[in-house]
This record gives sequence, C-alpha cells and structure tokens, in this order.
Amino acid sequence: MKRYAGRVTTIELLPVIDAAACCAPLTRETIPAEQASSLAHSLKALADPTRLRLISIVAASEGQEACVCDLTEPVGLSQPTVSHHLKILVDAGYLTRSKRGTWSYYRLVPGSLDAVAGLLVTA
Amino acid sequence: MKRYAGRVTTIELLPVIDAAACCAPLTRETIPAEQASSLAHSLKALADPTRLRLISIVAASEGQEACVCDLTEPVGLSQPTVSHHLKILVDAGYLTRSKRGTWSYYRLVPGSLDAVAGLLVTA
DNA sequence: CCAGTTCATTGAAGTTTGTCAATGAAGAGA
DNA sequence: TCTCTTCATTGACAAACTTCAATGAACTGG
Repeated sequence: MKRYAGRVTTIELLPVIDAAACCAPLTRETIPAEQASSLAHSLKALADPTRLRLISIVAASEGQEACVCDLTEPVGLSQPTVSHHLKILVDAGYLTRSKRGTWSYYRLVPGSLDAVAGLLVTA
Repeated sequence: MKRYAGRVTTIELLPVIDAAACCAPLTRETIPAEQASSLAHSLKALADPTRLRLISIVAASEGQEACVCDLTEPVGLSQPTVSHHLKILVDAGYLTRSKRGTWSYYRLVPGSLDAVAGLLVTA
C-alpha cells in the first residue's frame, strides 16, 4: 500500500495567518502530523519561482496592488498560467483578490509572509 | 514550447544559508528570476509534511541529532523513503549527516531555518 | 446591441515528486 | 570468515504539478 501525504485524513487547510496563530516554532518540540501538513501546504504555495516573483511584484507595485495584465509580461508566462498561480496564492492566504470592473487586483495580505517565517524561526 | 521552472538555465543551487547571504527580503523590490529559483528551491525542500517532521524530530532529539533508525517509526514510512527525504534536506542545507560506525546521524544546521525565514519576512 | 478587453476555468500533455520493494555497501560481533 | 544490522541507491509506479490553447463569463465603449 502506498501512502501519500495529506491523502489519508481530510484536514482543513487554513490560510497562513490562521495556521500560524496557534503553533510553536518547528524546532522546540516534535511537530504533530496535522500541523506539519498545514505548514507544508503553506510553504508549497510559496515554493515556486513564478509565485515568489508574483508576490514580489505585487508587493513592490504602485499602491501595493497589481492586476493580471500587469503580471503576465514580467513573469513571461501565459495569462491562464498566471491566473492559476495567483489562485494558489489567494487560496493559501498570501494574496487577496478584488474585482473592479473588468480587472482583478491582487494585494499582499499584510503579515502573511511574517506568519510563515515565524513558524520556521528557531528562537 | 513548454517552459518549466529552473530548466531553462543551469543555475547553481546553493544551500540555504548561502542563498540568504546576499539578498533583500521578498517584498522590498522585485526579486530577480535567479534569486526566485534559488529561494523556491530552498522552500521546496521544506514544503513536505514528512520533511518538516523529520527536521522537527531531529532538532528536538537528545543531543540534537538522530539516526535513520530513530526516524522511520515516528514518521511511519519505509527506511528508503526516509533516507530519500533526509538527502533532500541535506542537499538543501538544512541538515548535516555524519557517519559513525554503521549509523548515520543527522543534525540541524544552525541558522538554516532562520536564513529562509529572514528572506520571507516583510520588515 | 456589438466588438473588444480582461480574466477564470477546462482539458490535455509532459515533468516532477513521493513512495515502496529489491538490492548493495559497509561496519559490528560471533 | 559469516551473519546481522544500518543505511544509501536503483527502478518502478501513481499522484501531483506546471504549462498552454481553447473557451466562456463579465464588463466597457462605441
């Protein structure tokens, strides 16, 4: 029998900030399996070069927000692919989407990156 | 033509701490593609529930080290699979391996987790 | 109402990843 | 020397991921 992480139980996947609300840093004591899955999910959303660049571009943009059309050219990928990555980041709690007219504007969720970082740090 | 992250150029993949040595945090300015790949690589090594647990168990162990045989039972996976995950963590610079007799002992690289965390943090 | 723009979703194809069984290498102890 | 233990590597397979082209939904401006 093969086992795949996160397939056995149906765990609730929280946005980063909620996931960080409860827990001790990784190295203090052995992390429970469920928390490990949650943190892994948060990290996986971040563990892609394109998504890191998207976050970076959004955060560094005028007014701290950007629409899809601003993002396809810098990352050099098709619009559907960019939308796909953005969805992953929104679902994980790093970005928010607000639709105004025809455009979708994406913003960094304040504190979301610090929340994951805080779970990794040793201190 | 399909493009896959990290396949186009042959970039040198540094251990976490070296990768963190140079760079500004993610949100200050747009991260260059090469740095994004490097950081994504570091995060990917961490973005798995089993590997997070392995790090956690090793760090919380007696003497801050553990051998493979101590690790298979807690994570509930086969020995080859655990060795595989450990290799990924060593290659990424989070763990070191030291062989003593028949046993391989794994230790957390001090500062490695803080290094990645520092690249994510907003401040 | 029609044409054009922006963007999300769907479906498909190739790549990568996580896992195990089987095997092999290397040291420990009889 | 022979056997046992520990661990890494190999090969195979299924699931998940990344990407694109095609499509459709929704708003904008004539």
